[in-house]
Amino acid sequence: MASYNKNGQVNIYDIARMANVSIATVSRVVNGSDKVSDSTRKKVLEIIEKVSFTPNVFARGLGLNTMHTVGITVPTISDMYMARAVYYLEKFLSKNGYNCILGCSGFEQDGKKAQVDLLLAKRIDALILVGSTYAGSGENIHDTDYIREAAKNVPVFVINGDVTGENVYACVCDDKTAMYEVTSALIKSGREKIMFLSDSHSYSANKKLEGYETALKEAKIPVNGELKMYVQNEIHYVRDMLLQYKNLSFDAVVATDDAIAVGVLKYAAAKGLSVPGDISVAGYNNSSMAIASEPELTSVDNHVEQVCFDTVERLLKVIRDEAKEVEPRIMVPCHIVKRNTTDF
Amino acid sequence: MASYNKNGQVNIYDIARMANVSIATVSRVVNGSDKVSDSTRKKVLEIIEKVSFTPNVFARGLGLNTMHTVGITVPTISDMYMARAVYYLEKFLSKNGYNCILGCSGFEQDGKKAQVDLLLAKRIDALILVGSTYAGSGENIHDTDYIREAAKNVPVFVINGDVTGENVYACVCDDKTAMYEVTSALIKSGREKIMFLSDSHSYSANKKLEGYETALKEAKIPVNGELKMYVQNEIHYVRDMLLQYKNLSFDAVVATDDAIAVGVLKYAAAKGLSVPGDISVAGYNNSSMAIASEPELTSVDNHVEQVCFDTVERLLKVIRDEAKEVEPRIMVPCHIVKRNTTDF
DNA sequence: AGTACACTATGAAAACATTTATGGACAAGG
DNA sequence: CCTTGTCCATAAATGTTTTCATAGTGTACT
Repeated sequence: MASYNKNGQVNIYDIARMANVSIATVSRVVNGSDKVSDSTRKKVLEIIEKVSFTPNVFARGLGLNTMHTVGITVPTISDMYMARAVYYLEKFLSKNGYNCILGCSGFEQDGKKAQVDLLLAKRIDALILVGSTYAGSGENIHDTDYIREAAKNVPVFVINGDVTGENVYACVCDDKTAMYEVTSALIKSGREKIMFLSDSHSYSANKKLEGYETALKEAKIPVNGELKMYVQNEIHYVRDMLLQYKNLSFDAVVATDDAIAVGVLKYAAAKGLSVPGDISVAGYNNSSMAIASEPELTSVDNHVEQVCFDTVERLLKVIRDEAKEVEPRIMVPCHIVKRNTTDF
Repeated sequence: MASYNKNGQVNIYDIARMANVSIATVSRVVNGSDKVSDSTRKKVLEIIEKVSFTPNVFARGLGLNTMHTVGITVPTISDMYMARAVYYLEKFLSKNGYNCILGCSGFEQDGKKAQVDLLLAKRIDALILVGSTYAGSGENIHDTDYIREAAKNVPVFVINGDVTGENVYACVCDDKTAMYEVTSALIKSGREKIMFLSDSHSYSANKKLEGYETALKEAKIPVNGELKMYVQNEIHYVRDMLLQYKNLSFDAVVATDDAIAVGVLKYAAAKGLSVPGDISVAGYNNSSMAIASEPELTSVDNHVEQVCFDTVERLLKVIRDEAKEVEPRIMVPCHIVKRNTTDF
C-alpha cells in the first residue's frame, strides 16, 4: 500500500496519507513531542511500524541543523591508548543518541587541520580531539589557532591536550603527579640515577617530565641532562639505542609509554642485567604489553574510561545549553599499578 | 558583505547574489561539473574563497541522497586487530572522500543489529562489518539475516566473516592455510602433542581449527580432543587455567591470538619449562605483544592493511556502479613471522 | 440559555539549502 | 534565416520541522 518515491523510500507524506492525517502530525508523533491524541498517535505508530518508516536524516538535519553527530579526531587509532579512548567515547556517545564520525589525522599539523575542516563541513554538533595537540614529535612548536577557529562553530573538547579558549574544553590526566609519584617511589627505594625516556614533546609528555624533575629536585638529586632522552616509541628501537651507548650509567628508568619500558627490559636482558635488581623500570599507560613482558611491568593507569566519561558528560551539557555549568578544564587522577619491574 | 542566514552561515544564495549569477551556477562551480565559462567560474570561486563558503551537507544530502559516508561496525575497538582494521579503513576511505561513522556493537547479536539499524538510518553509502559475525562466543548459533536485510539498502562488506548474499561482499584472511602451515612446521620440527587454544567459535577461529586438524591428519597424528581447548583471550586466565591441570601433556601450542600464546609462555615460566625447548608456542595476529614477550613470539601476520585496502577498493567500485566487476568473496594470504618461541 | 473564552488537536504552508531538468538567450556557422 | 552549441537562469524536487491559523469542545459567567 505504501507508495514509494524516487529513492524507493517511504516518506512522511506516505505515512500521512495512509493515516489520514497531515505530515505535521506524523512529525509530531515521530518526535514524541507536543500534544497528539492517543488514538491518532496509536494509528500513526502502527502504520510507521508496518511499513518500517525511518525519517530521512538529511531532511531532518536540514530542518534542525543538526544530525546528532560528533566528530572525533585522533592522531592514530593504531595505538592502544587512542583505541581505548575512541572505544569509550563511542560507547558513551551512542548511549546518548549521538553517532561518532571518526578521523585519523596523523601527527602532522596539516593533516589535523584538514581533518578538522572535513569534520566541521559535516555539521557535527561537537568536536573531540584526542591527544597530541602539538605539532610534530621532535619540535616544540605548536599552533592551536585552527582549534580555536573551529570552536567558533562547535564546542571543542580536548583530551590530554593543552588548548584553551572560548568554547573549548579540556580533560587531562594528572600525568605530572603520577610521574612525580613514580619517580619519588624509585628514589625512596634507593635509586639515584633515574633515566627519563620519552617519545614526544606532547603536552602529556611535558607534564610527565615536570613530575620527574620535581621529584628529583625535592630529593636534592641534580637533574642530569644525559639521563633525559627522546626516543621512538618502539621496543626494538629503544633496546638497540641503549645498547649503542658505552658509558651510560643508570639504575632506573621511567618511560612515557609501556613500549619504551619494554625496550629497556630487552636491553637489560641483552646486557645480562637483572630487573628490578640492577635496573628498575616503570612504564606508562598500563597497556596489554605491561603484562605480556617478563618480568611484568609496573605502569601507570591513566583512567581512559573516566576521562572519556567525563568528557562526554560535559559535552552533552554544553550541547544542551548548560555551558555555564561546565568547567573549562578538569583533571583526572592516575594511579600506579605495581608489578615486578620495580622494588617499591 | 556576506549576508548571513538564520544559522549564521553563508549559503548558496549569498554567493549567487555576490557573484551576480544564479544559484544553479554556483552549484555547478562547487561541483566542478558541467560547463561554466572560465571567467564565471573564477569569479564565483573567488567569492567562495573570500567568505569561506561550505555547502550545507544536509541540503546536499537531501538532493543527492548521499552524504559520502560509510558505516563501520566492530564488536570492540579495544582489540589491537580491530583497532588496526579501523585505522586502515578510515585512512583509505577518507583518502577517497568518504567519512567513516563508527559503531562498536559489542559481541551480542542484539547490539549488532541495533548498531546496524542505527547506521542504516544515517543513510550511509555502504556498511563494513569487521569480524565476528557469529553470535556469542561460546555458541555456534549465528543469525546473519539482519545483515542480508541491511544489504537490501546498502552494499555490505564483511571482513573476516562468513556471510554471503545478494549485495554482500566478503574479504577474509586465509587463516586455514596459515594455521595449517604453522601446525605442519611444528610437526616437522618434531612435535607430536600439539595443543589448539582458541578464544571463540568465530568464523576465523573455525578456519584455524580446520587448518590445525588438516595438518594433524596429513601427518597421521590422531586428533586428541583433550588438546583442543576454548579459553578467554586473556594472558593470566590462560596461565592459571593451564596450571590447574595436573596430567596435561603437550609439547607445542598453537593459539588463535597472541594474548593466549603469551599466557602459555607465562605458564611455562611458572612451571620452569623452557620455550621452545620443552614447549613450542605459536601466536596469532602478530600484535605488539608478540615482541613484548620473552622469548619473542612466533606469530601469524594476517595482513590487516591488505584486507582493508582490498575491501575499500571493492567498496568504491560497487558504489560507482561497477558491481559486476567485483568478486563477492576474496581471500588474502597470511604469513608466518618466525621468532623465538618455535624451533622451526 | 447564550456568549465569551481557553484550550486541544490538527492542518496548511513556509522554511531549510541544495541539485538538476528544462528551456531560453545569444553567438557563430551554413 | 535556420541550425547548433555554449552558458546560464528559472523553477521543481528532495523530506523534514515548525509557526501560525483554525475548528471543535468544554467551561464559566451573565
